[in-house]
Amino acid sequence: MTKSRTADAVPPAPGAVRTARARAREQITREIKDEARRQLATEGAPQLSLRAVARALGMVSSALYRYFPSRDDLLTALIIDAYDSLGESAEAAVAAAGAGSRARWRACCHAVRDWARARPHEYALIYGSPVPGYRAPKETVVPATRVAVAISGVLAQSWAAAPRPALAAEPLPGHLADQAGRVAREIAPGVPDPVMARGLVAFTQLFGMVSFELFGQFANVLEPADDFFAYAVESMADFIGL
Amino acid sequence: MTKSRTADAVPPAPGAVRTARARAREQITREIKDEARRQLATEGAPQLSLRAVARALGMVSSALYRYFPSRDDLLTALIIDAYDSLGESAEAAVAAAGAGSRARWRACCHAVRDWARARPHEYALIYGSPVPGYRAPKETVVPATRVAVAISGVLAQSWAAAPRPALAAEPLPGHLADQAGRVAREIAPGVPDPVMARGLVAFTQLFGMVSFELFGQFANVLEPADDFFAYAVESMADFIGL
DNA sequence: TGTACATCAGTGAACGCGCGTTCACTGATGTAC
DNA sequence: TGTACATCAGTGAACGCGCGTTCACTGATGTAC
Repeated sequence: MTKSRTADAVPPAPGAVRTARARAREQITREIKDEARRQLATEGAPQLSLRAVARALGMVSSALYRYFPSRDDLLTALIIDAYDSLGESAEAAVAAAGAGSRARWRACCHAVRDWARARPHEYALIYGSPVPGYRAPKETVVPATRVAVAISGVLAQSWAAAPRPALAAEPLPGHLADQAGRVAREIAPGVPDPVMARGLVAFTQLFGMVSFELFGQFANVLEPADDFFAYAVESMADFIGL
Repeated sequence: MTKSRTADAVPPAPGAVRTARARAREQITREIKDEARRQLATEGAPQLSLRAVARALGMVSSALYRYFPSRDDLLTALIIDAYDSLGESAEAAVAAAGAGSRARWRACCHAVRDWARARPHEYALIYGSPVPGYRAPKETVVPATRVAVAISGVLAQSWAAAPRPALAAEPLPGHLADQAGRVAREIAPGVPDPVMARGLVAFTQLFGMVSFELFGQFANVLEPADDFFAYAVESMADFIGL
């Protein structure tokens, strides 16, 4: 488990031995987050209530403050966990997909969708409307980029294996070349700006579709959305030159 | 103004004369919605509070029940207004854009983005994560489709003027042909299924980008997003064959 | 191994606040004759 | 045109509920010697 500053600020156990107290603390921290996730499903993030979580666990509400210094810190922990869990799914799917770039892209997209459908409220927590009054701290930034990094890796690998000069030559408007260039330099080395720009389009397309599906915008039109999703994923693969 | 069943259930004034009472009612209904929209911006939809709205208007909270039978009905009115306002912007942009399909598509996309950036919280209300515990009633369905209808109109016009047999011949997976066909029959007559499917991809792309921008997913990467947005809009225009 | 002290988890009461909704009421506006 | 009655907007108190956070406290666990 990632050591979250807010929840697990435990004095490092001397040696490898974990005291009973430390193990109990870890487990209860996990139980609090699990219960909070459960409540996310019925109440939504803005109404997530410390008191209700405590009640469900048979604790008194003030006891939670031994684990999370405030409601926002609990939210932060849930957000980081969600990003990490989604990121892990995407990375695992890419790793398991074999060598072809298109297969990897496809696997990554479907992993994102599957993850989101299995945990719609965690998805909403990280890709829905921002929770009013909550400001995400810096710790969330890195976990938030894992899917983008996974996709960029696929793009970089694809480009290295089979560059397409025609795509690389396309002009980009205004600041977009700079912006795409900065992204490429950081997480997709070797990928030309225009190809990176296309990758960013595909990236927003992916999450746009998942959000539409989960937030009910496809109701009665594209439901079930499986075939539409698969189709768009292939179209985007063409678009980014895989 | 659209006659909203919940708020304006006023006995039809005999003749064309509007009584002072009816005019006052209309104005106060409007003031309530305006104040509620203002609070949306600072609190977000889930925490929108009747009491706070009443307080801001110098009324007692129970007085609001003369205008909206419940909090959810106020929310519904705001949602319908938002869809209508966005739809109107899109329609107006298309109408003002001249004859070319590509120009119309472009105008429509930018109108959607501009509207959303000007009213981020109303956008979140209709395209963000669903408000927990709120179920949208049937009255919201028709206003919700206006942008889709506007875009479909552009697609139909474009196809009628310059059909592209190559696009029309593309295969679609599974149920997608049926689903796209049903949409085309309703709002884009004459447009072949594969072209409609592409239109649906472009449609999700549009809202995916706007959501990403407004919900902060582009932070520090694609900000300002103007050039990226413009680029994606042109790419999508190519994709749907405008 | 045994004891003294420090650390920590959890309790229960309290603070100060907010919410949606109902209800009996007053007084002004509108309508029918 | 004037009067009697019905309709309606807005009041103020109340119901029953929820929330995050603080604080002094008890008793169990862990640590140093």
